[in-house]
Parts: sequence; structure tokens; C-alpha cells
Amino acid sequence: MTEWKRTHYCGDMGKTYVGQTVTLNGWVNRRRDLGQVIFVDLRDRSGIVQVVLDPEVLGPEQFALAERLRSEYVISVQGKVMDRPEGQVNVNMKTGEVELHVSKLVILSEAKTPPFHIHQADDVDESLRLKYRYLHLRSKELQDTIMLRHRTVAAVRSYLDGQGFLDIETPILIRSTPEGARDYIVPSRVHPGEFYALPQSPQLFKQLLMIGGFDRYYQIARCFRDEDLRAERQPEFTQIDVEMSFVDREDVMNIMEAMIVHVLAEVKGVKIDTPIPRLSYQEAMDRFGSDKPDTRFGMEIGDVTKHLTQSEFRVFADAVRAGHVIRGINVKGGATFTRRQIDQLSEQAVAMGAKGLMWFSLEENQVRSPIAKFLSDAEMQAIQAELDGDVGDLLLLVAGPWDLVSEVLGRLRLALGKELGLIDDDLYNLLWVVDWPLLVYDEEAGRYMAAHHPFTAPLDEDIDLLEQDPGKARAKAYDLVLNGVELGGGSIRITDRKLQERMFAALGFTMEEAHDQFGYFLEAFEYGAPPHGGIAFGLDRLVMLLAKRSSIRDVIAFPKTISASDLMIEAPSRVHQKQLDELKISLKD
RNA sequence: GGAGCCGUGGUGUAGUUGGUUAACACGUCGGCCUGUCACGCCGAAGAUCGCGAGUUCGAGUCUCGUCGGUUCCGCCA
Repeated sequence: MTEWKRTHYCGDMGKTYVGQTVTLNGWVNRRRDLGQVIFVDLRDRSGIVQVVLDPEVLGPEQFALAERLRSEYVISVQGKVMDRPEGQVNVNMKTGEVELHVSKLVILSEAKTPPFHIHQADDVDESLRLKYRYLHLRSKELQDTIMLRHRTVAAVRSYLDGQGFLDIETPILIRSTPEGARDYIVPSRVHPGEFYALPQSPQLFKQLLMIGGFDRYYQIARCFRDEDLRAERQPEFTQIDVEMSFVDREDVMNIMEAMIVHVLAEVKGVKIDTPIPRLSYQEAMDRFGSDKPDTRFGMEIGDVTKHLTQSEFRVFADAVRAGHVIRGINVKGGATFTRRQIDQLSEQAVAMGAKGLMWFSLEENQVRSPIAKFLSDAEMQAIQAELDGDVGDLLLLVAGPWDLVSEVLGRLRLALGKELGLIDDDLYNLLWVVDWPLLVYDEEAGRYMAAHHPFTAPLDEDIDLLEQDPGKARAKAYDLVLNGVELGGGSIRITDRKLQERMFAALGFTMEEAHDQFGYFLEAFEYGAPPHGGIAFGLDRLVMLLAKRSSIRDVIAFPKTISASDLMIEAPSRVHQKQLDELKISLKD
């Protein structure tokens, strides 16, 4: 029964095996039937090798079997590895110097004609690929990314294990918390009318593990959020979740950047210089107009407000009077932009919330601009100097409140960077963003909301701002950014009961309300809580970047669509009335 | 919740100002073929143009709705 079993992988075949008898198992990738000889490209997860089916070697009966082979048949072939004949080497194949001369063929499984070509599946309609995900998974592209994901996880685990972190699982059926993202909820049969929630992250449990004395914890944890999706958001996704005790912010960042550096070296062979640069939130917004700046190209934001305080031009004068700012970017070489292109940029800026976009095209002997005539020579020169403008450049200015202006310019900068091909695809630019705002005012709710979560510690020097000026308080929080994508974020947690109460007060909670929601958690802090902090990384996003993909669907074996459906298993689905009855659930309509 | 793009044999695409036999490539099936590697040659089958209304003498094409996929904004402590 075992004579068909594999002795080697297809992709490993090469010169060193010549003369050996091997058995390979795999799928028929392609078949080339020349009549009295049939070539089959045999595929397994390691790669492809050419096998030769020759009636003189196989005998008539086995050759008749070979003639039945079709794409995606699963077969076992035994035979001798041979050098390819003179001039028949295929330089495009890793295994192209050799071929297997088959003496024994077994068809392990026949296959219907697949709904799309496995070897060029990436162009096929996404819904079809998702319905037949198991076929798409056979493609080289997905095999490579899923294996890359495995190596990434393996590198993470080996690093963290080496640093004394313990892999501990936390519950999937937990309690719903009203703050944050929408929960996926699961009805309880034993407690009719009550529901579990699926975790948005293991946040509270990992802190309880610290209080439980485990000191260093990690988990490759599945998280669930019932929010609208994007290319880089799935309803269930995976975090590398880490927490550690008796540490400050520096400790967490040092250990975690060493982990990412280790992963990049192991998986991509990329060497990263440490320490990884750190930018305050304020500086990131100021220079790049983003809390996750892509630093693979320049085009940094400049501020020209101070040169225009006396301006006669209405837009500038109004901005200065309102305490607003006038800021801009320099599109190097952008003087070649057509009016139409510039108008499109204006439309984008307005769509992002700007009042308008002012522009100056620096041409050989003149400045082309609809507003140049309103500015003095000195003002024009100061703007050029501030933004480092040379002949051939295009300067873009936006006036308004600092945060809005910065954000608009940040997004224009990113769009232009992509459009103009300024981004080097081979770079891995890592960056810590620190000193985040602790609280953000929510107009809708009419109160401050935790920017990160309510257990994030403020900077020591900002503690009194909790009462004096909550919006100014900064957090002991940190985000790691890779090529303009937020890879992960975390913080040092509040472990002082008094401070936690002040935090809740700043959020507009009474202690009663806080205890209602987080009572078990707050109680735990009364029994000896070590100082601790941690971080969580988006594994899917990390692998997506390493694989140079633009959607995390490509790095998840069985992803969902943008409407949170699984087209293969057809989930979600209706359930039988009997199940609903057991749960005491009735449906409206 | 909002905006954009896509949907035509199994797959990828073409299809002119609305005009009568919906084209091409790959794949599939049959035949031929002993060194191919995107094998080649000959032949064949295969489409209610996502679905439903409407406009029109006539709709793949125009309009509205709807379903699915996708991208972005809101949302994602």
C-alpha cells in the first residue's frame, strides 16, 4: 500500500539527484501530449518538475493510464531522475536541468476541469477565486505568501520564546464591552437572552495575566470586529499580542523593535539599523500630516504662516486673524503639471475638507499662479525659500486650522508620492510614533474619548492636564509604522487606582459607571498589580507588507469578502428554527 | 450610511452613434503527432451578455432598480 508514497518534493529535484530512483506526489500542472511521449509538469508545494511518460519505459498498460491524465489530477510517479538531453535544459525552471523518467504511474485522484487556470489565477474575478479558494491556494502566488506567513510566525515565536515570553491562550467567548468597535455576539443557550462577545483583542486578559504573575506573555491571537471592511481590514484578523511586567516604555519599544528586526532578517534577509527612529505624534503630523507617515520619500510639509502675517491677500489675512495656519508642500518637478491635473488636486483637497488649494508653478522666468498677483515679491520669495522651491517645482498651499491643513497636505503628499513614483518599493522604513494624545474630544458624544483605551497611562508630566486641559495630555503610547502602514501599537497601562479614577473622570464616567463595565478588571488592580505595558501587531498587515501585496485577503488562507461573507462555505447563513428555539431567539420581520 | 469602478461561452477580454450570424485567445472534447516545456496541426461543442423592470420597431449597448465583487470616505477605544 505504500509504494506510491512520496520520497522527495518536486521542487527539490536537481543535478544532485541524477541517477536516483524517486517517488513524487503532486498535481498535474500541465500536460503536453506528443502522441508517443507525454510530458507532465508535476506540482507540489515546493515547486514543479517535468516528468516524462514514455511507453517504452512504462509499458502499454501504464501508458494508456498516462493518456488519461488531465490538469489537476493527483498522481504518484516513480522513476529515475535523469539529465535533460543536450539542448533541452529549461533555464526558466528551477528544476529545469533534470526530468523524471517514470516507470510507475498511479492516479490517486481524478479532477474535474477547474473553473479557472491555477497558474494564472490572479486575474480571475475575485468572487470566483474565493468560492474555489482551495483551488486558488494551489497557485504559486498564494503558496508563497502562506508559506511566508508561516515563516513570519515561526520567527516571532522563536524570538519571543528566546526572550522568556510565555504563549498563553485567552478566551474567545467573553463579555461584551460597549466602548470601542462593534462586537460580534454569540447567544448563550444555557442563559437565554444573554450573549457572549468575541474579543476585539485580548486586552483585558493580557493585563490580568500580568496581575496573575506571568510577567511576559504573548499570543498569536484571533480578534473580531464587526465594522465595515477595507483592503487591509477583515472581520477576523490576527494580532501578535504581547504584554510584559516591570517595564517602562523604553523597555517595550526596545524588545519589540528587536523582534521586528529579527523577523525582517529571518524572513526577508533585510537588515534594519537600530534604534528605529522615533517621532512624536506632534512632529509626525507637523512634518508629514499623518500619524503613520511614509518616510520612504520627502515632500515634507512646510509652514509659511509667519511670512504672511501682513499679507494683503484676503485668504491669508483671514487665516492669520483666525489663528489658523498656511502650510504647503513642494512637488519637485511639478511645474509640468497641466492645469487640469492641478484642478484635480484642488478637487481632492476640497473633498478632504480644505477650503481650497493654492498653487504656484515655478517656471523659468515667471511664477504661474492664480494668486501671485495678490502677493508681494517679498512674500513670494519667502514662500519659495520656506518650501525650498526651485525652477520647475510646483508649490501647493492650504490655509486653515493646523490639524485639518496638516492632514489634507499629508494625504496629498501620499497620493502624489505614489502617482509620481517617488516611493522605493524595496525599502523597509520603520518608525515609532510616540507621545500620542491620551484623549480625543468626540463632538457627537459630547465628551472626551480614550484615544487608545481607558487604561493607557498619561505621561508623568501631563498627569495634571487630566483636569486642567484633557485634550493636551499625552499618553505613554507608541505605534510602530512600516512604510506608512500602522503595524501595531501599545502603551504602558495605568496601575495606580487613583490615577485610573482620574482617567475615568476625564472620560466623564462616574466610578459606579466604570465599575458597571469593568468592575472585575478594576477589582483585580486592588490585589497587587505590577507596572506593565504591551503592544499588539497586526500580523496580517505585517505579512502583507513582507509579501508586497495590497490586500490582507492575499495573506489569509480563507478570507472573507468586503461584505464579511465567506463565499466558499457561504457564511453567514440562516440557521434552523430548532436552533433559534433552543436559544429563545425570534427574528423580526 | 455615502461615492467610484467592474459584471459578455469554463476563464480572460473585444463588441463602433442602439441594427439583425455576439468576435478573439486560453481552456474543454475528438483526431493526428517520439523531445515538448504557454508543444504543434486539423476539427467540434460551448453564451437566456449578473438579475428585474423601463425607453424603443429593435437593447450586450440607453435609463432606473437590484444582487455580487472591489476601492475609498464615514466607522474601526
